[in-house]
Amino acid sequence: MSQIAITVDGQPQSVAADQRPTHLFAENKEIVVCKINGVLRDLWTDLSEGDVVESVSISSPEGLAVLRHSTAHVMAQAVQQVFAQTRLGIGPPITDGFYYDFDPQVPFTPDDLEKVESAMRKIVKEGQRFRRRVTSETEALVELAHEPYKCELIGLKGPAGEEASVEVGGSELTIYDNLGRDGQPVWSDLCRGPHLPSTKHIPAFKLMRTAGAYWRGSEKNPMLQRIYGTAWPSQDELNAYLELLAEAEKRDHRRLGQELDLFSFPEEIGSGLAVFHPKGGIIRRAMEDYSRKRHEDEGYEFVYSPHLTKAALFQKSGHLDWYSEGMYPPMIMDEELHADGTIKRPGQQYYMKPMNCPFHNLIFQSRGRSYRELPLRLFEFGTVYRYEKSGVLHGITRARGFTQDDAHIYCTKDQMPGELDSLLTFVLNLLRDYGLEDFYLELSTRNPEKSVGADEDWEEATEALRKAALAQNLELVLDEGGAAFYGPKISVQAKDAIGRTWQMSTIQVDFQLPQRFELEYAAADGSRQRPVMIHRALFGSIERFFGVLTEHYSGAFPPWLAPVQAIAIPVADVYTDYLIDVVKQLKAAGIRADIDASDDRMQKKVRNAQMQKIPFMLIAGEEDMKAGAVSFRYRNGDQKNGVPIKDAIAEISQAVSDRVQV
RNA sequence: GCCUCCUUAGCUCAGUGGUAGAGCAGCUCACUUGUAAUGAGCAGGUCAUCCGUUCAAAUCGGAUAGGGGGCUCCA
Repeated sequence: MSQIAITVDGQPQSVAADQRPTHLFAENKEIVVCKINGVLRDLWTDLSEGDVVESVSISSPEGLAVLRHSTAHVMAQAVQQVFAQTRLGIGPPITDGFYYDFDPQVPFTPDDLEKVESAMRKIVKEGQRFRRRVTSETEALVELAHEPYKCELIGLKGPAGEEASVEVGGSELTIYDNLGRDGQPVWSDLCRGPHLPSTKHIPAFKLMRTAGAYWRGSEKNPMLQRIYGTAWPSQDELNAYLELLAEAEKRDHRRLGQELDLFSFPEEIGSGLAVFHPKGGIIRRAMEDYSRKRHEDEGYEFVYSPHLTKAALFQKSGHLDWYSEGMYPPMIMDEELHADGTIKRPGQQYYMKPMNCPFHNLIFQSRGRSYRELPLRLFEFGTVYRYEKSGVLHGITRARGFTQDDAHIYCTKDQMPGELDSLLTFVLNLLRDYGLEDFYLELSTRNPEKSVGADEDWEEATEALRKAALAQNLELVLDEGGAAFYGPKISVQAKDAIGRTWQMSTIQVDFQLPQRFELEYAAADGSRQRPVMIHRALFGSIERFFGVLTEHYSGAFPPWLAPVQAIAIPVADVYTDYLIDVVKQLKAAGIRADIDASDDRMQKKVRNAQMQKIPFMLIAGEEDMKAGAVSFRYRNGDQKNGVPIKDAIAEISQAVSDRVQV
């Protein structure tokens, strides 16, 4: 047997020519795939002289993707075993798992998932080898004649891997065969690979749910049935993932909104339209009050605008042309009809506002503006209504009526970079005050085919945004071509307590509206100039931010936001009067305090307060009363006994004014 | 909007063709115990709504409304 010289994980080696990576890494079961000359390949790939081979562990991002992709294959094989007439769509790995789209004869039921899962376990146990086979377009079309969706993909495989996906793309068309114990193919799928060496390298997986999904992601296409699954390098990691999902469910703002009596969606009002209950109202007002104060300090001026407007305003802004399907339909007022039903006098159309900017532009325009007034920063808690498609509504984070903390900044071109820079700093600091700490930024740039405005304006604004972003020393992700047609934007992405990312604030430069509204100011030389307009929202929507904070804190709001900051619990009835007096003192100090004077046992009251996630419990019995003190129980179960009333008030007040979490 | 699942007491849920059940919450009474559930009793539902099938419907079928999970969308 001849020898070839190769490099394995940086070490030069001479190996027999029939050796494959699977042999090189045979001792390490963690190695499930490899890179040959920088390209991710199967461990069964033939090696040639001079190849540089790098091992890829199942726990690396690339290894995980291969694991999940291979598990998707196993699922597809199992589905076709259980439901023979099912046609295949696509099945890529995704974050934390995979999916595969199918066109079954009848949609899957939860029972079906169990059947598929047990068929999968058999396949995994059998240890079927994944074998890569190069084919041609013609051959593949014959072989896969019974898989119409696969044939469509083959047809889409343009030159040089255009439309590349996990199925097709790259220079070759390949099919992966799953080989049974006897080495004969038992199942095949059009696929680019690579894959695990065999199905027994799948340590832990679970099918999660079924869902509908449009073929190739377009609502014009037929809807397929998608099965989502997850796969992990070990059972422990799978369990940890399932626990994370359970934790996320526990902190779901819709559930907590109910449990903590914060808000609800009465059916009588309509989908996506929330009412805030007193406790939710306290949180919301605390959020708003603080935001107001900070905006005031930052030089914003507060304005108000109506919820309704005549159609002309949104015609002028262009919203009726582009977004009318996202708006509530018009109300027609003062129309007069003839007896035969024909129109005698046409009525006026009024719309609920889906955004506030046109109103702010009218305020800008209400009189002549001088450069001395700029930057002019107009702020409003503006409630808007958008007719979101029924399927997208999600609690309070995606609703049909919501309130934006909306501001528009009108400034000169020269002022724009400085304004963007200070704005971004302001935004991030304010988010930090609300308890979010972990951010990255996303810069959305121009899509040349869908945009208006001069190239140099875009260039200038994009650079100003980029500079402002870089100055924050945060990770900056480029969203190429992701800008709205009217200008580039930066969005702030925040990670919550369990690592989920939420898009929070946006800062957007607009070249379109100042033009459509013909906004002008008088410059120092007396000429008339068009201002630059910056849209920005910190919370995006107050309701949405409320929902995000609820999930971030899991309902255990920091004292400054908590609806009830302290609750007094007497050990027995006879100490109630003493605590009523303590609560009076707390209230006098501006603390939202209450007493639980019900018939319940003290232990029950502690439990209730704990479930309401009240930050401070103040307990008093004989000892405390004699000493003029109270005993703290904190949310984490810790206690501090015999605290003089004055000290207790000071401690709570301090926690509130510092806006710390406890 | 599309696919799919769901809707029973204030909340969480049992109940798959023979005219409704539990726990918690609520109310009443008794009890008063130092850090996560005291006990007893009472009350509470035209089984989301409407239409149909059936001798008989919470249960089967359809429509509507609301909700969950996805897809598409998010100015």
